[in-house]
Amino acid sequence: MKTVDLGGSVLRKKFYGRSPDDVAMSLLGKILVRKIGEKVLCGKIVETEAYFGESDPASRAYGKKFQKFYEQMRGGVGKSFVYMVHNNWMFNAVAHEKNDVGAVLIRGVEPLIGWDFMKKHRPVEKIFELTNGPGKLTKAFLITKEHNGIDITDYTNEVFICDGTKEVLEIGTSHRIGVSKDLKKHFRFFVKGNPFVSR
DNA sequence: AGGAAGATCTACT
DNA sequence: GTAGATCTTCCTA
Repeated sequence: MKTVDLGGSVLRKKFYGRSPDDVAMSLLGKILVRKIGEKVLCGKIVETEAYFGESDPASRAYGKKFQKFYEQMRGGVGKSFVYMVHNNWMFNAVAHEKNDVGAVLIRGVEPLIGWDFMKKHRPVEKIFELTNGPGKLTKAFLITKEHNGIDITDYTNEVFICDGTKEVLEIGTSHRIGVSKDLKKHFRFFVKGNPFVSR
């Protein structure tokens, strides 16, 4: 197996054992890594959203309507949580405090390594259209249901997240995208001015 | 079997 | 900027 210097170490379980909005903000600037055999794809996370449990109208776990999702969002932290909406896979990281329910949705990444490879799967004219949306980045990174429930704190897996850049980020917040009944607080976080942020 | 889904693309006002 | 058609899973009937 090839080794790649990612400029940081893989994020531990402890990182995900905090409230979802905390984790969502902390994930900005971190590196999403996808291994495909010999190939390695890396992207800097520039946009996230926090989702909570049964009391969050926007959450998949809302009112325990979808049992399967609820169980997974309540399960062990530091695992991936992938679900399909309108022919798009959404990549989440399970994150919450003990005995709580929640996850963080990755909405946008900035391609660092292997963007030529991503482009093969998503033929687009403008580079920033490659990964500036939750469904787009999963297509570019070839993330599917097969990667649901895997441990993203284990760097031998096909998908994981590691610590990355040390740069100072200017963080913006807003309401969550496309959500009609959103909560009062802002639960979307993004790197200001980054072109890979959706909208 | 039928519906709803927190996305995306395309085509407009 | 907004609006409508399209799409595949999972849920409830």
